[in-house]
Amino acid sequence: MPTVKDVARRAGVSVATVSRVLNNSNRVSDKTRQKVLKAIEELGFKPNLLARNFRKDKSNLILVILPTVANVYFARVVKGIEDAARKRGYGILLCTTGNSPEIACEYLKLIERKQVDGAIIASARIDSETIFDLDQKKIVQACEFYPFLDTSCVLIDHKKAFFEIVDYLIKKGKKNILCAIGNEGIPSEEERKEGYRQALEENGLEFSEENVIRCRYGWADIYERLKVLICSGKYDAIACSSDLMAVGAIKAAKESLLKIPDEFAVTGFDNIMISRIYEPSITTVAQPMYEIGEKAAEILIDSLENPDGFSKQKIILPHEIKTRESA
Amino acid sequence: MPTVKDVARRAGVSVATVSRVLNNSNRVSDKTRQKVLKAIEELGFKPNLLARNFRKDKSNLILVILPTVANVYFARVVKGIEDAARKRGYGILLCTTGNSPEIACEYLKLIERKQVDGAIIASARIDSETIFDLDQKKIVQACEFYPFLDTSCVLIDHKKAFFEIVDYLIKKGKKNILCAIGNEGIPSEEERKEGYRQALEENGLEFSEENVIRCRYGWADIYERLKVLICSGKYDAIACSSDLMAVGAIKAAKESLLKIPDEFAVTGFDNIMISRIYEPSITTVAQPMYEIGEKAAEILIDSLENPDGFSKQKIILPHEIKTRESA
DNA sequence: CTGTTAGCGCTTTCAC
DNA sequence: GTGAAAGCGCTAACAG
Repeated sequence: MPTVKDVARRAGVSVATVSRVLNNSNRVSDKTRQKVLKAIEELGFKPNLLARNFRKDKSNLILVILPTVANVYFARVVKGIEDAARKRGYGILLCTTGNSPEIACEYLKLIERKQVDGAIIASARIDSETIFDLDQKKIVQACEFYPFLDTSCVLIDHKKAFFEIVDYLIKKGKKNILCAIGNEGIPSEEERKEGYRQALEENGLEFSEENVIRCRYGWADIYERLKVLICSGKYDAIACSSDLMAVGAIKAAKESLLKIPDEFAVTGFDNIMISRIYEPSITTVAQPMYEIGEKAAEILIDSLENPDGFSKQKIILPHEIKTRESA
Repeated sequence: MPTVKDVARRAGVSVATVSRVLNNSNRVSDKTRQKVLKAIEELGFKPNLLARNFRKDKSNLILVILPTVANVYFARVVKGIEDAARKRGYGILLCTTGNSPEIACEYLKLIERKQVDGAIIASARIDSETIFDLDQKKIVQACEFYPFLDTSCVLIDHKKAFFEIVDYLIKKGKKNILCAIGNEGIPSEEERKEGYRQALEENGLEFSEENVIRCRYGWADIYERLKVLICSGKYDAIACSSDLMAVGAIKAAKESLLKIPDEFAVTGFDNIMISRIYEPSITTVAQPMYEIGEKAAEILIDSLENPDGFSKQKIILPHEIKTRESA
């Protein structure tokens, strides 16, 4: 494989000149440039990025940490990141943690080791114990914000979103509303629960911890739990923290022969494809997933390329309630 | 940021020794090793991977090219690749092409430029015009095999899979079976069509090109097309090339008030979550997506680390028919 | 077992 | 506008 040296020799110039041509420096005469380009062409020279990156002390890679890619929600975020990154000349190193903070932490070490220039933590679980001293300029949190990691972030207002959807249920006449949210320790889930509480209280309904069901994101867990609860006949709606949960809730309600949404209303969260396709289609909250990824990549790269101008940002993007058949 | 030089000075040894400790060479006395480790600890030294990779002429990265990550099918493949890669000390550079052969081609150049050691093309569309001279040892095709790119590959037997599912429909008494497959030019789709043809012929049914519907993978396209076709009352089943297509077909059949599967049976392909959750649940073909990714990564890395022992492999993994309510 | 040293391929001063 | 030369941090002969 030819190197700059070979190109220089063939073009009858110095390696410095070759390098200038490679980097589009304008301090090269047109004639020389042509000679060099010709030599590159003839030799089939390809710049060795390993060498270039080493020399420039820059990998042009950003690490993307997320729980899983087997989830359309994250897939969109990744796409947003990828597109924005590519526009700026960066590639993305993907790593999924399965929500293990240890794996996330392990991967974050790649920053100091210079394998990557920076990282976007997209909703992946991290914890204050495993996290070590990190350069906040080189990390952006997306979708989720863990305050003990003092970085910029891009996400929606989860409390407000959940408030709105529960408020919507109440305006529809629902009075005994359950809330199904993810396990504890995840900031956005606590925000959502708070939104639920506020919506009830502002409408003069009583909040009770008993009506908050902690469960997994999939449909099976809430399905089982709700099958039991629903028998009591006490409830007329449930606000779920994911669309899959909503599917589970609907399955349970259907089995109990409840009419949806009249006898029992269900809402989801995320607006994944299933929420449109499922029957009944599911009222849910759409997060601007692509835009979250895009924005996260943009502010990360800005900060990477201009660390002196760094200022920590908290960017709240707008969400949207999608009303459909289930509520 | 301290370098090996700093560590060497502090530990009172040479840089070579530091390097040996870093690389777990056993040619270091225990006492020296401890001294070095202590110095590393005290200085908070982190090896610069940019330098190491440059020196070793190896990025320890593999490129993963796929059409989109917003598809659970590919997501599983990616996870298989990621897990296998991590076990061997590799990271994955993700790139989605949106099925543009040009973008795929552009990314493949990263191999020659040494940004990555090799690549897995997972079902991403490529074409013989844009593809340039590639080192076949450094590429593995997964899920899909384009013969003009003469590399190893890992996939299922698409023809056999489709044969089996159509044969299953026939054994269930269906006689006028449609086939919905993706657009032309994709090898696996042509294989599937061939499987459809063979199943009909081996069962004494007539194959007609008219009964092959070319459409997009999503549910909307086939839904529209089938709504018209179904009115004729001529058909009693459809074998689809994706689960989303099957959803579209079922929606159309339901609207025409056909009983599924008695009056109209539908099969899908891929066994994505929707096929289990949807009502009716969908009979489909499960591809071992995770295993395809895993195996692809393994044989790629084997070939990368032992290029002399290279032998091109075509690995066919077993699929599985999942019979459910729709057929 | 350990140290000395060359050099990976490229970019970037610094002269001219 | 161009060239000479230093050097990024690390590894790997080679010598001892």
